[in-house]
Amino acid sequence: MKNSEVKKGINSEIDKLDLDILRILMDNADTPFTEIAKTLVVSGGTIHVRIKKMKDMGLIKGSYLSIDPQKIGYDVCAFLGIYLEKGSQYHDAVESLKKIKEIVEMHYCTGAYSIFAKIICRDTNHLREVLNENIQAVKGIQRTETFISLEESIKRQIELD
Amino acid sequence: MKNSEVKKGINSEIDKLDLDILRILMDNADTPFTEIAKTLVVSGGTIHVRIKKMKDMGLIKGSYLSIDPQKIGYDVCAFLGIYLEKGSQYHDAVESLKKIKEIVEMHYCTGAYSIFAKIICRDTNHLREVLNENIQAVKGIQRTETFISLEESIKRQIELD
DNA sequence: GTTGAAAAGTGCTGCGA
DNA sequence: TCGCAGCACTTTTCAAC
Repeated sequence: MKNSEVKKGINSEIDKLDLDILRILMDNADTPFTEIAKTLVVSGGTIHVRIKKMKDMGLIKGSYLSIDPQKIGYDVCAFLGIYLEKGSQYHDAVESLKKIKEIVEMHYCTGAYSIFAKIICRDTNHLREVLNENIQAVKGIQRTETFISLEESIKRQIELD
Repeated sequence: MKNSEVKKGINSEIDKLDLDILRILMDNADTPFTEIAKTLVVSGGTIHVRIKKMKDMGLIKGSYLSIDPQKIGYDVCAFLGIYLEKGSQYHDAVESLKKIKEIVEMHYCTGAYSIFAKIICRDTNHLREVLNENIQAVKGIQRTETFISLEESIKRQIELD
């Protein structure tokens, strides 16, 4: 069976053309199909089929607008290392933390902290409010360590090979 | 001068309609203008003008495809707390770290670590390689602490008010 | 699976209110 | 400043290769 390699799993179905399309779209999701087609020297129909395939696979989750939070008054970005009293309180703590709008990213991690969160606030006062009133009030949270970002030196997507 | 409020600064030019448009587009950048227009009960032309304004202002930086890194074989996400020998080595270290493709986000922070980075790798072996061969080799880096993400419980955009 | 062209839908621009 | 209408462009579909 010669084509068994192609059918063995969902990952193997991604070929060079798919990755080329992804690379262009990750850079600018507004790129017209016709332009991608010209760049990669295939027809517009093919681009359409491939993108549909990747969407169906769940590889492409959607396209989102990138905005500048500072331009709408969100100036402070910080990372939070959160210590839980017991590891078993993780699920309850996560549910409570999800309700805090200022938290934009959260991970359950190995190492010193149980939970690692990224938070975006208007200013340092707003950050203090969220920390003292919202986060410290969550049941199971022992204490937190705050790392305020003074400069975002890198912000990019993963590079495909 | 009655309309002085409208002209006093770039931030003041954002009104409720702009924020409503942003909210819809941040959720799904592919939403057709006509659909936004229907939802917000204004004309398509108005949507066009407002979006152009926000792009010109730099509020909208672009639209990017959201992909699932696990589906293309990137399974490990980790955070790195990096200690520098001296704070003055920050700029040189950043330049070296920018060349490491696996680093997707990096911040200059207050607190215990000088630099905070987010890194995405294929597997734990790949992570070990990048840590030992690429990151530890950067001049000025004293040591690093690694927090491997076992679960990404929140990943969202900032909520507009 | 890929192509190319035709059909359907979306975005852009200028005139009128 | 907004809305409408026509034009240009993009996306989608489909028969044929």
